[in-house]
Amino acid sequence: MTVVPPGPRTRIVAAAMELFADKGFGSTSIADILGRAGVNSGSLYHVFPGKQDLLVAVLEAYRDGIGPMLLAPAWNGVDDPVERVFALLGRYRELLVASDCRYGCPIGSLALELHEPDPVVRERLAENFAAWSDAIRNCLETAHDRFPADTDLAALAEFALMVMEGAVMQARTFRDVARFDRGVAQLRRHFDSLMQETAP
Amino acid sequence: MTVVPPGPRTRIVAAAMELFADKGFGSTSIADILGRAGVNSGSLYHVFPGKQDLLVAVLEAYRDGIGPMLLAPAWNGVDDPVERVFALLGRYRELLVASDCRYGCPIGSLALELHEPDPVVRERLAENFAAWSDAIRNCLETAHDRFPADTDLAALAEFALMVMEGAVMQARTFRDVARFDRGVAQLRRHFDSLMQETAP
DNA sequence: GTCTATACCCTGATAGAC
DNA sequence: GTCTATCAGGGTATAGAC
Repeated sequence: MTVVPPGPRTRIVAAAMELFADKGFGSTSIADILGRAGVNSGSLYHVFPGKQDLLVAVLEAYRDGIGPMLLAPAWNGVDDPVERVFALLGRYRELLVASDCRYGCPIGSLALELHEPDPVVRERLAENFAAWSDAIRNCLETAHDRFPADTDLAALAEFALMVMEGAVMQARTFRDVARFDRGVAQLRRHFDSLMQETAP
Repeated sequence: MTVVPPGPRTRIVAAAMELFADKGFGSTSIADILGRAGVNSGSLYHVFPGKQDLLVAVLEAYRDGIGPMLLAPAWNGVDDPVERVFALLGRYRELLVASDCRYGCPIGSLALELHEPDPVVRERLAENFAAWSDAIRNCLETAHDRFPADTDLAALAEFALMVMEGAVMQARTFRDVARFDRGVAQLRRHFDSLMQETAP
């Protein structure tokens, strides 16, 4: 296990992740990124041909970080697969609370900010969403016997993602976590009613 | 009933509505708006002090148009209040299909694009969401006897909005209406399971 | 690979005649 | 109220020495 000091590329991507999440892609200037990364223009353009290539690298970093950076902490100590769904939503609640309801899902925000994304960018956005809902689908399949046999577990996982994104958007716009909580409560009720049908 | 040719202000707001929806706020330049509205810089700045004031006007136009421009056509010929919820979602489906899944809710897109909105802007965004979910809540209250007495109909209306926004985001990112349809199907199931509890 | 300096363009906004 | 011309600033990206 060797620890090396992060090279310029790593620092640039890390800075861009933070800034794109905080201000969005269009409102983040290259100068902002250079400043935060402590790097000069020449180094950045040596590694990335242009700003969009940096965006692609950021989206790949998010995608690859979903497991270790998002799911692992959210699921620490939570074994029940269905509870893991709501533990993940609970993580977003924490992020909302910690930010006074200014938090926005970085991927969701980029997905709506970029109206005509390059195919490469759109593909990376989709990969992020797919990784998220696939992880939830895996949970649901582990608990498949609690749902009616004909339940579309992939669709249910996608639904959880939709509700999360919609709930974060609403909580953020109204600066009110209660909106998020009410959305999650509806989702919980939906899950319960599905599982009810196979209760012993 | 008098019809007057639209003045500059009207043309400017109309042009800005279209462009903000198509490209977003940040990616729309004043020059874009002037070009589409057929107006010169002097006229625009005579009416609006700055770009953000124009954004506020656009958000107010959307808010005031929700009834006549969105709900009225969606609900034409649909009398059942619960079906009206899904008729409205059906309208978004049409917009997705007509745009090859490039459609995005203009308000949702702005809500996520603008990371640190001025309080006035945030308030107008919230008013738009509130007008949407209030209209749905009214439908649900008209049909309140089909739901268990303790059902939080306002929360259910907010939930419909969250699902719509999440479903449009996903359908758009994956360029696939089927994602939208699966989300709506889950919502329908949720409604059905709630109404089941009070079936005769 | 990294530095500084800068080219070149487009942005929002203004000035002042009409 | 509307026109044209323009300002000042910041944007991405590049050039070329080191």
